[in-house]
Amino acid sequence: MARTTVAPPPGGENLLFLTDEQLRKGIEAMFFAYRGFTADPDRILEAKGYGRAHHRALHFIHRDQGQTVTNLLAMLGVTKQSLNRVLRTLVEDGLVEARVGRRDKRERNLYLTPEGEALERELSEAQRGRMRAAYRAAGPAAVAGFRQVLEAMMDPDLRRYYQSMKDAG
Amino acid sequence: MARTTVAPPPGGENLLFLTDEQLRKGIEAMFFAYRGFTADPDRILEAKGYGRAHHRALHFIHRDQGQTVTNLLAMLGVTKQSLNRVLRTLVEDGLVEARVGRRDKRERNLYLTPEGEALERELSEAQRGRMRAAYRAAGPAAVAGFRQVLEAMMDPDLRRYYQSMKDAG
DNA sequence: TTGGAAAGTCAACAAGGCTGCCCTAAAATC
DNA sequence: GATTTTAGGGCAGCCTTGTTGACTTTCCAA
Repeated sequence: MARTTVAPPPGGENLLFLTDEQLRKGIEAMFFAYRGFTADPDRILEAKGYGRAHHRALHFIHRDQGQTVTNLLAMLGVTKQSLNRVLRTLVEDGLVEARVGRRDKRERNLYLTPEGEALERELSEAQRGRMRAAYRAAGPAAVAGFRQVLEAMMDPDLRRYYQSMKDAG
Repeated sequence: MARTTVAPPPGGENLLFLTDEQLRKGIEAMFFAYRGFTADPDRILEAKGYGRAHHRALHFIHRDQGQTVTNLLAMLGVTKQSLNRVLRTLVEDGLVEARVGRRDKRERNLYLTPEGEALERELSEAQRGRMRAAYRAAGPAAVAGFRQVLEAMMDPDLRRYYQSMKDAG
């Protein structure tokens, strides 16, 4: 873990992109980019009295309509109560519908109402707008690399979730 | 903003990487990757009773020793009180030293003590470890694309900060 | 049929954002 | 030299969103 501190790379390959300095740049890039990534939806959410947690819930319910609370928990990586509070306000406000499971009545299947769909779309469009601009500016090859690195950075469990959604399109 | 919903791209170029579906994948990739990105430092921090806010402060003080509180505020994008709370505990715990400015005595110049350097290094090494693994798995070309897209995603002000640090290396 | 596991709800607490107001000291400006 | 602006600290109090732990309801299997 401290092998890449000095410059000249071993072997015949160019490993300069693995220096600690390069890695620190990558860390800062992630930090600043994530701020930008969330900035636009945050503004919309604030105006409506919601937070990032609501956005995340809407996103994943939209992504996989009818899914259960437990499944959502696994994707979001938060505790039940954290999600529950957010979910309750969304249900109260008529953005999300929680139907009792048909087979297993312990389960709640989550759906977006038309109003929920509308807000999800608004948030998503704002976020996609920035993403699209970044993608366009960087070009398709850069985008492929971007996706590759992000994927490699995920925890294995999350990577599986991510990849399973990849094809569910 | 709703022009890329349908498949066939205009013009002669392949713009399939700009479909809403691709953009949504990118959004999810950011979300899951950021979780991985913070996971390792978070574990260390929790064991020591600190949070992500402390990590961010340590990182940027290390990055630019002797910088002022105001400068740090601009980088972190939080309010004075938010930062002050964090900074106070770090000073009390002997991780950060706040020296009165030489020229302008209103300013406080922030430095890491040896203990502060040690914790910063521990956190940074954990985070770099994951970053290094991801970089290695994806390869130098992907890393270049990764950095390009992230940079394009930042708010202009933050991008300037980011780029100014690029060379200060 | 009963006892454990799973799904979900709720209460209570903590971290870390935020605002607003007030204060000191120093610098800059008039 | 007096006034205004700037850098920073401190405090009260708010909100969101994380946490744990106790509690139903439901299901399933021994």
